[in-house]
Amino acid sequence: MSTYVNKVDRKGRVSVPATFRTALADQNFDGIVAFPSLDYDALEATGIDTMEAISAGLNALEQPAEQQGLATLILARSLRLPFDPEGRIVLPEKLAAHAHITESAAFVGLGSTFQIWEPDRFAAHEAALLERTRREGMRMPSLGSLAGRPRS
Amino acid sequence: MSTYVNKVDRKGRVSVPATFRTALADQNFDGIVAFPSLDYDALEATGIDTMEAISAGLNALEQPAEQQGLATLILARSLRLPFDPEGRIVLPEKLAAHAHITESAAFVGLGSTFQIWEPDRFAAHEAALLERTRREGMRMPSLGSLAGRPRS
DNA sequence: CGAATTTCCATTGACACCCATAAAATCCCA
DNA sequence: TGGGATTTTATGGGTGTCAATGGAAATTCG
Repeated sequence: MSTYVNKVDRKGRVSVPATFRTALADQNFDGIVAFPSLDYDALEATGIDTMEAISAGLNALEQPAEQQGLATLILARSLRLPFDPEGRIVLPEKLAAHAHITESAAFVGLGSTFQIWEPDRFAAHEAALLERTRREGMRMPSLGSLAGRPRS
Repeated sequence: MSTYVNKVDRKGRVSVPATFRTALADQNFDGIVAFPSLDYDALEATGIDTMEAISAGLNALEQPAEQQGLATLILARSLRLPFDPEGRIVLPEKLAAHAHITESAAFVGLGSTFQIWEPDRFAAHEAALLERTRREGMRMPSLGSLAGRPRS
Protein backbone atom coordinates (compact mmCIF):
# COMPACT_ATOMS: atom_id res chain seq x y z
CA MET A 1 0.00 0.00 0.00
CA SER A 2 0.99 3.68 0.12
CA THR A 3 2.22 5.97 -2.59
CA TYR A 4 5.88 6.90 -2.99
CA VAL A 5 7.27 9.35 -5.50
CA ASN A 6 10.85 8.75 -6.66
CA LYS A 7 13.03 10.46 -9.21
CA VAL A 8 13.96 9.09 -12.58
CA ASP A 9 17.57 9.92 -13.36
CA ARG A 10 18.93 10.74 -16.76
CA LYS A 11 19.65 7.11 -17.47
CA GLY A 12 16.04 6.20 -16.86
CA ARG A 13 16.74 4.59 -13.51
CA VAL A 14 14.32 4.86 -10.60
CA SER A 15 14.40 3.35 -7.13
CA VAL A 16 11.60 0.97 -6.29
CA PRO A 17 10.47 1.82 -2.76
CA ALA A 18 12.23 -0.36 -0.23
CA THR A 19 8.91 -1.51 1.18
CA PHE A 20 7.87 -2.92 -2.18
CA ARG A 21 11.25 -4.52 -2.67
CA THR A 22 11.17 -6.41 0.57
CA ALA A 23 7.66 -7.57 -0.23
CA LEU A 24 9.01 -9.15 -3.43
CA ALA A 25 12.22 -10.33 -1.85
CA ASP A 26 11.56 -14.05 -1.77
CA GLN A 27 10.42 -14.46 -5.34
CA ASN A 28 12.06 -16.32 -8.19
CA PHE A 29 13.16 -13.20 -9.99
CA ASP A 30 14.96 -10.27 -8.37
CA GLY A 31 12.99 -7.46 -9.92
CA ILE A 32 9.48 -6.53 -10.96
CA VAL A 33 7.24 -7.24 -13.91
CA ALA A 34 5.42 -4.30 -15.48
CA PHE A 35 2.99 -3.76 -18.33
CA PRO A 36 0.89 -0.88 -19.64
CA SER A 37 -2.41 -0.53 -17.83
CA LEU A 38 -5.43 -1.28 -20.00
CA ASP A 39 -7.47 1.33 -18.18
CA TYR A 40 -5.13 4.24 -17.52
CA ASP A 41 -2.02 5.99 -18.70
CA ALA A 42 -0.08 4.16 -16.06
CA LEU A 43 1.78 0.92 -15.54
CA GLU A 44 0.64 -2.13 -13.67
CA ALA A 45 3.37 -3.97 -11.84
CA THR A 46 3.84 -6.98 -9.66
CA GLY A 47 6.26 -9.75 -8.81
CA ILE A 48 7.08 -12.59 -11.13
CA ASP A 49 4.95 -14.97 -9.08
CA THR A 50 1.72 -13.27 -10.06
CA MET A 51 2.69 -13.44 -13.70
CA GLU A 52 3.46 -17.11 -13.46
CA ALA A 53 0.05 -17.63 -11.93
CA ILE A 54 -1.55 -15.81 -14.86
CA SER A 55 0.38 -17.84 -17.34
CA ALA A 56 -0.65 -21.00 -15.53
CA GLY A 57 -4.25 -19.86 -15.74
CA LEU A 58 -3.85 -19.36 -19.45
CA ASN A 59 -3.03 -22.98 -19.90
CA ALA A 60 -6.03 -24.12 -17.93
CA LEU A 61 -8.59 -25.19 -20.43
CA GLU A 62 -11.62 -24.25 -18.37
CA GLN A 63 -10.72 -20.60 -18.76
CA PRO A 64 -13.41 -18.58 -20.56
CA ALA A 65 -12.33 -17.14 -23.86
CA GLU A 66 -12.35 -13.48 -22.87
CA GLN A 67 -10.15 -14.18 -19.88
CA GLN A 68 -7.71 -15.96 -22.13
CA GLY A 69 -7.57 -12.96 -24.37
CA LEU A 70 -6.90 -10.69 -21.43
CA ALA A 71 -4.19 -12.94 -20.06
CA THR A 72 -2.50 -13.15 -23.43
CA LEU A 73 -2.57 -9.41 -23.82
CA ILE A 74 -1.02 -8.85 -20.43
CA LEU A 75 1.68 -11.46 -20.78
CA ALA A 76 2.62 -10.29 -24.23
CA ARG A 77 3.12 -6.72 -23.13
CA SER A 78 4.87 -7.45 -19.85
CA LEU A 79 8.50 -6.66 -19.27
CA ARG A 80 10.78 -8.06 -16.63
CA LEU A 81 12.66 -5.24 -14.98
CA PRO A 82 15.53 -6.49 -12.81
CA PHE A 83 16.79 -4.59 -9.78
CA ASP A 84 20.28 -3.17 -9.90
CA PRO A 85 22.41 -3.58 -6.74
CA GLU A 86 20.78 -0.48 -5.24
CA GLY A 87 17.24 -1.65 -5.85
CA ARG A 88 16.55 0.45 -8.92
CA ILE A 89 15.01 -0.50 -12.23
CA VAL A 90 15.35 1.18 -15.58
CA LEU A 91 12.07 2.20 -17.16
CA PRO A 92 12.11 1.21 -20.81
CA GLU A 93 11.13 3.95 -23.21
CA LYS A 94 8.01 2.10 -24.29
CA LEU A 95 6.62 1.91 -20.77
CA ALA A 96 7.67 5.38 -19.71
CA ALA A 97 5.96 6.79 -22.79
CA HIS A 98 2.70 4.99 -22.09
CA ALA A 99 2.57 6.50 -18.62
CA HIS A 100 4.03 9.88 -19.70
CA ILE A 101 6.75 9.49 -17.10
CA THR A 102 9.74 11.74 -17.47
CA GLU A 103 11.41 12.98 -14.34
CA SER A 104 9.66 11.23 -11.49
CA ALA A 105 7.38 8.28 -10.88
CA ALA A 106 4.71 7.56 -8.31
CA PHE A 107 4.60 3.99 -6.99
CA VAL A 108 1.10 3.20 -5.79
CA GLY A 109 0.76 0.11 -3.66
CA LEU A 110 -2.53 -1.77 -3.96
CA GLY A 111 -1.92 -4.88 -1.96
CA SER A 112 -0.47 -7.65 -4.06
CA THR A 113 0.24 -5.36 -6.99
CA PHE A 114 1.14 -1.75 -7.57
CA GLN A 115 0.88 0.88 -10.24
CA ILE A 116 3.43 3.36 -11.55
CA TRP A 117 2.14 6.78 -12.53
CA GLU A 118 3.42 10.14 -13.60
CA PRO A 119 2.85 11.97 -10.30
CA ASP A 120 0.63 14.75 -11.61
CA ARG A 121 -1.55 12.34 -13.52
CA PHE A 122 -1.91 10.22 -10.46
CA ALA A 123 -2.96 13.22 -8.41
CA ALA A 124 -5.66 13.89 -10.98
CA HIS A 125 -6.75 10.28 -10.96
CA GLU A 126 -6.91 10.35 -7.18
CA ALA A 127 -9.01 13.49 -7.22
CA ALA A 128 -11.39 11.88 -9.69
CA LEU A 129 -11.76 8.80 -7.52
CA LEU A 130 -12.40 10.94 -4.49
CA GLU A 131 -14.98 12.96 -6.34
CA ARG A 132 -16.78 9.89 -7.60
CA THR A 133 -16.70 8.23 -4.20
CA ARG A 134 -18.22 11.31 -2.64
CA ARG A 135 -20.89 11.60 -5.28
CA GLU A 136 -21.92 8.03 -4.69
CA GLY A 137 -22.21 8.75 -1.03
CA MET A 138 -19.78 6.18 0.15
CA ARG A 139 -18.65 6.49 3.73
CA MET A 140 -16.04 5.30 6.07
CA PRO A 141 -18.40 3.15 8.03
CA SER A 142 -18.49 0.92 5.04
CA LEU A 143 -14.85 0.08 5.72
CA GLY A 144 -15.72 -3.37 6.89
CA SER A 145 -17.80 -4.00 3.84
CA LEU A 146 -14.74 -3.61 1.65
CA ALA A 147 -13.21 -6.72 3.02
CA GLY A 148 -13.74 -9.63 0.72
CA ARG A 149 -16.12 -12.25 1.85
CA PRO A 150 -14.26 -15.16 3.33
CA ARG A 151 -13.58 -17.55 0.48
CA SER A 152 -15.86 -20.42 1.01
CA MET B 1 -12.74 3.14 22.75
CA SER B 2 -11.97 6.24 24.83
CA THR B 3 -9.96 9.17 23.63
CA TYR B 4 -6.41 10.02 24.66
CA VAL B 5 -4.44 13.14 23.86
CA ASN B 6 -0.68 12.78 23.44
CA LYS B 7 2.07 15.17 22.46
CA VAL B 8 3.82 15.25 19.14
CA ASP B 9 7.52 15.91 19.63
CA ARG B 10 9.71 17.93 17.35
CA LYS B 11 10.57 14.88 15.29
CA GLY B 12 6.92 14.25 14.61
CA ARG B 13 6.73 11.31 16.98
CA VAL B 14 3.70 10.57 19.12
CA SER B 15 2.91 7.73 21.49
CA VAL B 16 0.03 5.50 20.54
CA PRO B 17 -1.99 4.88 23.72
CA ALA B 18 -0.92 1.64 25.34
CA THR B 19 -4.47 0.35 25.24
CA PHE B 20 -4.59 0.64 21.47
CA ARG B 21 -1.18 -0.93 21.14
CA THR B 22 -2.09 -4.03 23.05
CA ALA B 23 -5.24 -4.36 21.00
CA LEU B 24 -3.08 -4.59 17.87
CA ALA B 25 -0.36 -6.66 19.49
CA ASP B 26 -0.96 -9.96 17.73
CA GLN B 27 -1.08 -8.67 14.17
CA ASN B 28 1.36 -9.28 11.35
CA PHE B 29 2.80 -5.82 11.49
CA ASP B 30 3.98 -4.07 14.64
CA GLY B 31 2.46 -0.69 14.05
CA ILE B 32 -0.64 0.95 12.70
CA VAL B 33 -1.96 1.84 9.27
CA ALA B 34 -3.38 5.33 8.81
CA PHE B 35 -4.97 7.27 5.97
CA PRO B 36 -6.74 10.59 5.56
CA SER B 37 -10.41 10.41 6.42
CA LEU B 38 -12.70 10.99 3.47
CA ASP B 39 -15.21 12.70 5.68
CA TYR B 40 -13.22 14.82 8.11
CA ASP B 41 -9.96 16.61 8.65
CA ALA B 42 -8.77 13.66 10.64
CA LEU B 43 -7.02 10.35 10.13
CA GLU B 44 -8.53 6.92 10.10
CA ALA B 45 -6.33 4.23 11.60
CA THR B 46 -6.41 0.51 12.12
CA GLY B 47 -4.24 -2.57 12.19
CA ILE B 48 -2.68 -4.17 9.16
CA ASP B 49 -5.23 -6.97 9.21
CA THR B 50 -8.05 -4.71 8.15
CA MET B 51 -5.99 -3.42 5.26
CA GLU B 52 -5.15 -6.90 4.10
CA ALA B 53 -8.82 -7.67 4.06
CA ILE B 54 -9.45 -4.61 1.92
CA SER B 55 -6.69 -5.55 -0.45
CA ALA B 56 -8.10 -9.05 -0.72
CA GLY B 57 -11.45 -7.50 -1.51
CA LEU B 58 -9.86 -5.38 -4.22
CA ASN B 59 -8.66 -8.45 -6.05
CA ALA B 60 -11.97 -10.19 -5.76
CA LEU B 61 -13.61 -9.85 -9.14
CA GLU B 62 -17.10 -9.87 -7.74
CA GLN B 63 -16.40 -6.49 -6.19
CA PRO B 64 -18.63 -3.74 -7.62
CA ALA B 65 -16.76 -0.99 -9.43
CA GLU B 66 -17.51 1.79 -6.96
CA GLN B 67 -16.20 -0.28 -4.10
CA GLN B 68 -13.03 -0.86 -6.06
CA GLY B 69 -12.58 2.86 -6.38
CA LEU B 70 -12.97 3.34 -2.67
CA ALA B 71 -10.58 0.50 -1.89
CA THR B 72 -8.00 1.89 -4.28
CA LEU B 73 -8.31 5.33 -2.79
CA ILE B 74 -7.81 4.03 0.71
CA LEU B 75 -4.92 1.73 -0.09
CA ALA B 76 -3.10 4.32 -2.14
CA ARG B 77 -3.31 6.88 0.62
CA SER B 78 -2.58 4.54 3.51
CA LEU B 79 0.74 4.60 5.27
CA ARG B 80 2.25 1.90 7.43
CA LEU B 81 3.45 3.53 10.60
CA PRO B 82 5.65 1.16 12.60
CA PHE B 83 6.01 1.43 16.34
CA ASP B 84 9.41 2.39 17.69
CA PRO B 85 10.64 0.45 20.73
CA GLU B 86 8.68 2.85 22.95
CA GLY B 87 5.40 2.39 21.12
CA ARG B 88 5.50 5.64 19.21
CA ILE B 89 4.85 6.33 15.54
CA VAL B 90 6.02 9.24 13.46
CA LEU B 91 3.25 11.19 11.79
CA PRO B 92 4.32 11.88 8.22
CA GLU B 93 3.95 15.47 7.09
CA LYS B 94 1.27 14.52 4.58
CA LEU B 95 -1.00 13.01 7.20
CA ALA B 96 -0.34 15.58 9.89
CA ALA B 97 -1.22 18.30 7.40
CA HIS B 98 -4.52 16.70 6.45
CA ALA B 99 -5.58 16.61 10.09
CA HIS B 100 -3.97 19.96 10.96
CA ILE B 101 -2.01 18.25 13.70
CA THR B 102 0.96 20.13 15.05
CA GLU B 103 1.74 19.75 18.73
CA SER B 104 -0.65 17.14 20.02
CA ALA B 105 -2.98 14.46 18.74
CA ALA B 106 -6.21 12.96 20.03
CA PHE B 107 -6.61 9.21 19.63
CA VAL B 108 -10.28 8.33 19.44
CA GLY B 109 -11.13 4.67 19.83
CA LEU B 110 -14.06 3.38 17.78
CA GLY B 111 -13.91 -0.32 18.39
CA SER B 112 -11.91 -2.09 15.72
CA THR B 113 -10.54 1.18 14.34
CA PHE B 114 -9.68 4.58 15.69
CA GLN B 115 -9.29 8.12 14.51
CA ILE B 116 -6.55 10.68 15.09
CA TRP B 117 -7.61 14.30 15.42
CA GLU B 118 -6.14 17.65 16.24
CA PRO B 119 -7.59 17.96 19.76
CA ASP B 120 -9.44 21.25 19.26
CA ARG B 121 -10.98 20.09 16.04
CA PHE B 122 -12.11 16.92 17.70
CA ALA B 123 -13.74 18.89 20.49
CA ALA B 124 -15.64 20.85 17.88
CA HIS B 125 -16.60 17.69 16.04
CA GLU B 126 -17.82 16.16 19.27
CA ALA B 127 -19.91 19.22 20.06
CA ALA B 128 -21.43 19.13 16.60
CA LEU B 129 -22.33 15.48 16.99
CA LEU B 130 -23.89 16.15 20.34
CA GLU B 131 -25.90 19.02 18.96
CA ARG B 132 -27.15 17.04 16.02
CA THR B 133 -28.06 14.09 18.17
CA ARG B 134 -30.08 16.33 20.47
CA ARG B 135 -31.86 17.97 17.62
CA GLU B 136 -32.88 14.62 16.28
CA GLY B 137 -34.23 13.71 19.66
CA MET B 138 -32.22 10.58 20.17
CA ARG B 139 -31.98 9.19 23.65
CA MET B 140 -29.83 6.88 25.68
CA PRO B 141 -32.50 4.22 26.11
CA SER B 142 -31.86 3.27 22.52
CA LEU B 143 -28.38 2.08 23.50
CA GLY B 144 -29.20 -1.54 22.99
CA SER B 145 -30.51 -0.87 19.54
CA LEU B 146 -27.08 0.36 18.50
CA ALA B 147 -25.59 -3.09 18.62
CA GLY B 148 -25.24 -4.56 15.16
CA ARG B 149 -26.64 -7.91 14.31
CA PRO B 150 -23.98 -10.59 14.03
CA ARG B 151 -22.90 -11.06 10.45
CA SER B 152 -24.60 -14.07 9.12
C1' DC C 1 35.85 -0.02 -31.13
C1' DG C 2 31.91 2.89 -29.72
C1' DA C 3 27.37 3.03 -27.52
C1' DA C 4 24.56 1.41 -24.19
C1' DT C 5 23.99 -0.87 -20.06
C1' DT C 6 25.31 -2.51 -15.49
C1' DT C 7 28.10 -2.38 -11.39
C1' DC C 8 30.59 0.25 -8.07
C1' DC C 9 31.22 4.10 -4.95
C1' DA C 10 30.12 8.30 -2.52
C1' DT C 11 26.88 11.75 -0.50
C1' DT C 12 23.00 13.26 2.00
C1' DG C 13 19.21 13.15 4.65
C1' DA C 14 15.61 10.58 6.76
C1' DC C 15 14.54 7.17 9.85
C1' DA C 16 15.08 3.48 13.53
C1' DC C 17 17.22 2.28 17.60
C1' DC C 18 19.36 3.25 22.03
C1' DC C 19 19.29 5.40 26.47
C1' DA C 20 17.64 8.44 30.04
C1' DT C 21 14.03 10.88 32.78
C1' DA C 22 9.58 11.98 34.56
C1' DA C 23 4.89 11.08 35.40
C1' DA C 24 1.31 7.87 36.30
C1' DA C 25 -0.86 3.70 37.17
C1' DT C 26 -0.52 -0.67 39.76
C1' DC C 27 0.92 -3.64 43.19
C1' DC C 28 1.61 -5.14 47.71
C1' DC C 29 1.76 -5.69 52.36
C1' DA C 30 2.03 -4.20 57.04
C1' DT D 1 -6.67 0.29 53.56
C1' DG D 2 -3.12 3.74 53.31
C1' DG D 3 1.05 4.66 51.45
C1' DG D 4 5.46 3.29 49.91
C1' DA D 5 7.62 0.47 46.28
C1' DT D 6 7.55 -1.30 41.63
C1' DT D 7 6.28 -1.40 37.08
C1' DT D 8 4.37 0.72 33.01
C1' DT D 9 3.76 5.02 30.05
C1' DA D 10 4.84 9.03 28.04
C1' DT D 11 8.35 12.05 26.42
C1' DG D 12 13.14 13.98 24.99
C1' DG D 13 17.33 13.65 22.79
C1' DG D 14 21.70 11.54 20.65
C1' DT D 15 23.42 8.64 17.04
C1' DG D 16 24.17 4.94 13.95
C1' DT D 17 22.08 2.82 9.83
C1' DC D 18 19.78 2.50 5.60
C1' DA D 19 17.29 4.32 1.55
C1' DA D 20 17.42 7.36 -2.30
C1' DT D 21 20.19 9.64 -5.58
C1' DG D 22 24.02 11.00 -8.64
C1' DG D 23 28.07 10.12 -11.10
C1' DA D 24 32.23 7.44 -12.48
C1' DA D 25 34.15 3.15 -13.71
C1' DA D 26 33.71 -1.18 -15.90
C1' DT D 27 31.50 -4.50 -18.69
C1' DT D 28 28.78 -6.11 -22.54
C1' DC D 29 27.37 -6.34 -27.15
C1' DG D 30 26.64 -5.20 -31.79
